[in-house]
Amino acid sequence: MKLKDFAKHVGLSPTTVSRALSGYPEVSEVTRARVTEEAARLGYRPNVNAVRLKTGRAGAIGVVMGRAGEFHFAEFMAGMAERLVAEETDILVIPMSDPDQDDEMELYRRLVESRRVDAIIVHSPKPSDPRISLLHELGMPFLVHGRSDIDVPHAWLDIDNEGAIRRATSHLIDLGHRRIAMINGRPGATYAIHRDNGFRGALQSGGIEPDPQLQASGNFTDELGFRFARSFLEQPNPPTAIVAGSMMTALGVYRAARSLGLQVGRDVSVIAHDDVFPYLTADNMAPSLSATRSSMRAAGTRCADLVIQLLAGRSLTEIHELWPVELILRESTGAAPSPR
Amino acid sequence: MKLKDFAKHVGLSPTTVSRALSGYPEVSEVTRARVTEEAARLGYRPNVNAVRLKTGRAGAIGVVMGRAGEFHFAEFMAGMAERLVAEETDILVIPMSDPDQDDEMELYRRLVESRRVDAIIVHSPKPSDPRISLLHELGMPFLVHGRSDIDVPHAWLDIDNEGAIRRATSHLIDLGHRRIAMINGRPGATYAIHRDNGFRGALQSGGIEPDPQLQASGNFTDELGFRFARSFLEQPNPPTAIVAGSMMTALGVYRAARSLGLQVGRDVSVIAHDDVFPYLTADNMAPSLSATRSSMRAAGTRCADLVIQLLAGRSLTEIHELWPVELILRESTGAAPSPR
DNA sequence: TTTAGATTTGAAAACGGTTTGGCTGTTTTG
DNA sequence: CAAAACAGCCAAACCGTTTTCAAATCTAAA
Repeated sequence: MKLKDFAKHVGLSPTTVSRALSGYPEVSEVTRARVTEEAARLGYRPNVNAVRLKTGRAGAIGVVMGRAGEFHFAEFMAGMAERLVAEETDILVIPMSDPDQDDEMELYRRLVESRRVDAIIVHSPKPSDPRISLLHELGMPFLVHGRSDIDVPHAWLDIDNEGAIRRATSHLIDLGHRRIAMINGRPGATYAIHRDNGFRGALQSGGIEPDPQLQASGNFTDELGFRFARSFLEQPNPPTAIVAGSMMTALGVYRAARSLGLQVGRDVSVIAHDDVFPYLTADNMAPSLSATRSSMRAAGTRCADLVIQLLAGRSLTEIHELWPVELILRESTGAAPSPR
Repeated sequence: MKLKDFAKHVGLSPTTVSRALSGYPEVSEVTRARVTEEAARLGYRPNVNAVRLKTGRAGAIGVVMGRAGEFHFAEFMAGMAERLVAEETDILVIPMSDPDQDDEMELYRRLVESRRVDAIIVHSPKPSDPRISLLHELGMPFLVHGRSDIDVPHAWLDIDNEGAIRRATSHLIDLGHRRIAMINGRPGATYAIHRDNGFRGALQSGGIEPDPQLQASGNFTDELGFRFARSFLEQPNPPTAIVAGSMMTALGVYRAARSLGLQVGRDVSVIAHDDVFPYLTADNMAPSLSATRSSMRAAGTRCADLVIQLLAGRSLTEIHELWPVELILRESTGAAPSPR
């Protein structure tokens, strides 16, 4: 059923029908009611491709999916979905073919030129991220999930990584820990830098000299959590506390501790960042894991919301949100063991 | 830059340009070469919405994302993306608003009517899944990831869940285990039934009476893995082996065993199904986890491939793939402890 | 040298909507 | 009471392609 046929059915012109359904004011309420009702009854739905062609709107917002198969990704998207289900907006997942830099720029460029999306969400930006300048140049609306120092106006939402890790580290110091290790995310991304700042800041406040031997970074995997924690704990002067970047990392850290006969929460304290997953919760780990917590899903929902506002014309420069992060203390943190 | 302008630039009619770029045979190779080259140079790309309107193709395949925030989902999509990046095809993620049944049907119906996707991938079907009959009725091409007994012709790809669990269970029986527990996925889905069949089949072959007290099912979370394993192991006559449905479940099972002072691989054997995640590997668990293994990512890639073939006109009835599942033995399985 | 046949090309008609501008009546205003 | 403002509706142009049908050109056969 197309507009023309449907219009004939209700005895109106296509113009009026279109306006009635799109909520334009030039049509009387009684007519609008009749039209919407008939549309539902006869099952008329405007052809989405025609609408998109005519209006120039794509009806979708794009998310570029990295190669790494991040487990965070699904949660973020689930969150976005929660908000977008109400809107007539889809989520378009764009696969990243190559980790190559030039190639990634080319991907974004093609995505913009193809006009398949109305906006793009950029994840894990770097302090000066070329994607941001590119999108700005190309005039494509976008929202950055994370932060960047780049000198280009842009909307963003981020969590307070620095504050979170600072508080976590400070708390460990308060518990008497002096040798504290940190497993960060892949170097380069702003969030990793912020976390590093928080870590170093707390150490400095506590009068502790940071030890490069106690810092490592890499993908958020169980594997790396284990390897790094092992290497820390096997040093001559091992740390008594470890700050881990993710739940998966924490799993590896726990495993490393166990493998060395150390008890988490007594021999070695652990705090990790928890993005809140339905399938793996900090509270359920043994011992339960102290964590800095911020819901990835909620971030997805809010990002979707902000993108919608952005597209509705809200000013770029107003859209900056910095979320606080909770620190939840559980059993994995305890007083530093007295040196033997 | 639109077609008209571009055509003027190359000194040809829009018709010829369109044909040249779409690979039609009626245009001479020398012209085609010139056109493609110029298109690249001037950066001309057909407006995707116009193409879609005209051709009726949506250029996207849809995946409905459940509420549960499955961690498998991201891997599957990453796999799809790997294949689809070459095609001019997007992945459209459709959020499921409500776990309500009627509502889900309505969602599919609207999705089809909106013509936003050329095909749909249906996950975790039930033996008689109403989504399948609906899509068939509506004439929307679709591929089922999983299996269904429904009497409607449809393309599918599935892994041999029954065989996998049968082998896993048989192996445990060969090791001398007689009390074997099983943690299955959410009841209802065909895969859960198949796994159950494999489990019961193996027990029967081994002359073992299945004990309802040793069977449980639910979402694949660490939490449930723990709870179920605890309840099994605390029974008066506890199992000496547990078959777990997923990696997350296995994490919970390990935790339960540890919490009871049992050593996995000696006091209690564990086999789980591993969908192969980059961030959590069976080999790295402690002790390393014996697993039935099948790559979710590979399944995603292949499903995308099959959908493309389906859309290219390959017959429904030819597209049935049943993938074998590896059984990889590691340290978490050992001979049944001799009764004390 | 025609002529039929095969290649290439182009003009114009879709595809299914939205939106501009104009056209009626009807109500308000000076 | 005439002029102006307004409400409600419609015809037609347009969005940027693909594709049908016809025409032009070239090649090979008669």
